[in-house]
Amino acid sequence: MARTTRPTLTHVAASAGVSVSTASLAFSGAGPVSERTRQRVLDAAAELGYAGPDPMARSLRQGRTGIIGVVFAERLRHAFRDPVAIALLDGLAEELGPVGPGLLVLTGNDERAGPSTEQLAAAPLDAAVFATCDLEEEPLVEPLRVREIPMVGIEGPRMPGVSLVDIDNIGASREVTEHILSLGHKRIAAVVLPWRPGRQRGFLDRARRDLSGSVVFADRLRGTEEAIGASVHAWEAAASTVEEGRAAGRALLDVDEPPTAIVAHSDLLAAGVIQAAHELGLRVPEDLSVAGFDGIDTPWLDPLTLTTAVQPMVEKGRIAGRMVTDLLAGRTPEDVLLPVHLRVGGTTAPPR
Amino acid sequence: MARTTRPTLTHVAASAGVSVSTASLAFSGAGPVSERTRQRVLDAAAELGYAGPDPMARSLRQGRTGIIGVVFAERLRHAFRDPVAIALLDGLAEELGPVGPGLLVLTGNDERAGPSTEQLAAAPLDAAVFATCDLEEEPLVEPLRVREIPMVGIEGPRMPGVSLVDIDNIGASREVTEHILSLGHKRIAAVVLPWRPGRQRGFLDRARRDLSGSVVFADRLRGTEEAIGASVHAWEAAASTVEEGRAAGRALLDVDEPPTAIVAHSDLLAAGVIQAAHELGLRVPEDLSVAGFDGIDTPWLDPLTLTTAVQPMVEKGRIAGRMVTDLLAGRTPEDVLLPVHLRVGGTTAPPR
DNA sequence: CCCCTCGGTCGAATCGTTTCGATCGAAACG
DNA sequence: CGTTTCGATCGAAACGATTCGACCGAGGGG
Repeated sequence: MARTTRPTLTHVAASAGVSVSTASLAFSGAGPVSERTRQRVLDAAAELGYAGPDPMARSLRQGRTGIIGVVFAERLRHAFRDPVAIALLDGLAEELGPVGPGLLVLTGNDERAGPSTEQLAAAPLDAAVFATCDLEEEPLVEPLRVREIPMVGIEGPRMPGVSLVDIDNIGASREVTEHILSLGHKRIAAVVLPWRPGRQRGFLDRARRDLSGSVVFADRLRGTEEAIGASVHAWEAAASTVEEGRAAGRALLDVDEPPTAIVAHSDLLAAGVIQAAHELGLRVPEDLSVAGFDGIDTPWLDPLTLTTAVQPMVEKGRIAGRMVTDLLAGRTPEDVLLPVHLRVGGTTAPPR
Repeated sequence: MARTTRPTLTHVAASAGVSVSTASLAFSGAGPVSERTRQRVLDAAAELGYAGPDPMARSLRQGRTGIIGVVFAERLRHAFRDPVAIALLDGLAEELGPVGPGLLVLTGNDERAGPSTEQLAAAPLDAAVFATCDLEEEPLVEPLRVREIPMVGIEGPRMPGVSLVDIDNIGASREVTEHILSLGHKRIAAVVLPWRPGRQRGFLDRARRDLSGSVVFADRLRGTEEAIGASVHAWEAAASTVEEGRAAGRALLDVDEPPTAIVAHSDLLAAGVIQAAHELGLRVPEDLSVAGFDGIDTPWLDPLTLTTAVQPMVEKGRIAGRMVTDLLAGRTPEDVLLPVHLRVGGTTAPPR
């Protein structure tokens, strides 16, 4: 009587005295089954210790796993340090949660590489969301395209076969910079996001600029420069973190004639800049105006509120989730461009 | 010639003029195949646009998916705000990355609930890691146990069938408190982690204490009280965040005779307490000593270094990963207790 | 010169479901 | 009372691979 192997639907059906197909229906509820039969099946299952239909077998038959992959082109530790990425995931989880088992996080192990092509080719996904912005350089899209797996990109370049959730990086960045300009600032510097490929820290010179960077990062710089009408003195951060912002702040501020305003292309960078300013004895916003980008919570800056471009981070995830749902239902969602709005906080003021 | 459906191994084999079994071997490399044949198969595959063996079919046959589930009993947004959880995930990913497709994050959608039982029953996992500490209250273990899925718990209570990676919460917490005592402090207060169930904010009174809280949280409190030799004046935070720490700090410090030292049971809480102290015009460590727990990076406290109990966060994940590997290989790993060491920083000093 | 071995290849069984079409009895209808 | 209809149930065919044992020839050892 004792079976060493786990019970299957066949065993349950036999024990309940019904056919496998009926037993299956009893579990899935996808067909007409009399209450009595259903109960017999469930009882038999309980008695045998049957845990319900095997997910793998079910997947094979149905052709889907319910798993949505989220691709990061960074090591997990770095990707998850970014509040924007977390918010995105949260929105995604919120939208997709009830649907399937969950989110499969696909990251690289390397400091800056994403998951391997083999990993992507072998992952049991129904759809994938590219959370990183450097879509075009990624050879990661190809294996999924071959498998005909629906893909959604976040703030990436437009690519055939990849639905896009985008935000108006150029416009928002321009708006922030215009705000700074309208306050009367003349000496403005920028802290830009890491310029792919090969994140490094340092002044963004001509040569570096000419490398094709990531769309997002390039767009934010472009917005700033469009507002100024000229190229801006910029420092490139190696990552979007407070520490990097601090290093940037030090480099930009600890000079003879420091800027009176710094436009940082992320809130974390801005926070670092403010910290550096404080360390150098500069007051914000009296001696230095600082603006950020993203609109994350910055309780540690309290009582200061950061002037920044607020993007709908969680909403981005939700919309991506809805796109995934649409794609899986066979519909073709249109690309979405989400609005970003300027929030004037207490970190910007007219120059003295 | 045009096929509307995606090619399968059968098509590839036919096109290459070999049997399916041989084609399979050519892909998996698990058997002797002549170089010539292998090449023919790969060529045929390329020509047909065959993306490699279907993950679901492969899973069904092999009985495993390569997916490791990570269970959080919280909404993703909250779970991922905790640097300790991120570090754990990072260590896990590092250890398991090369093995399989990735980590399946299983969270609830509710503010404080984990994934549903059905979700767990239907997830195609090879093994699961419980990242939350409240293992015992979770009905989540059961569905996985029935499915005979190997489980690893982090800092949870000892449970049959669940391998454990633990840290010495009691000892470490005692050590931190002893350090405070050795500096000569008499008026000591604590900020404890949320006391399950029903996270709320407020003084930890008798009634609340008597509820069986989570092991970790209880252990850290116990360590503190063992050192003091009496029950401690404690504030319960609703979450392990800077904001909550700040609220706690306000409540504990904005009174007639405030404590001269506060032991916070997480670094984030400690950071909040320090912030609250500053807001109240208290200097750290001159007017108030503050200690934390965890040993996360706190660049924003710079130049202050937090006095804290440093736990090997990433290592915890790595070890959990190794345990998973062992379990999948049929070995039965022993439970692990990782050391935690006191790091004396600049936030603690003798009382004035 | 024969037998054994071994690399390379193949057929067929199997993994555990879901699902389609057929069947069967009973109720409903004319 | 015969025919339709419909709900409940069942058999059998997928789903797309892996894997085990068998087979076949060539090369090596006796």
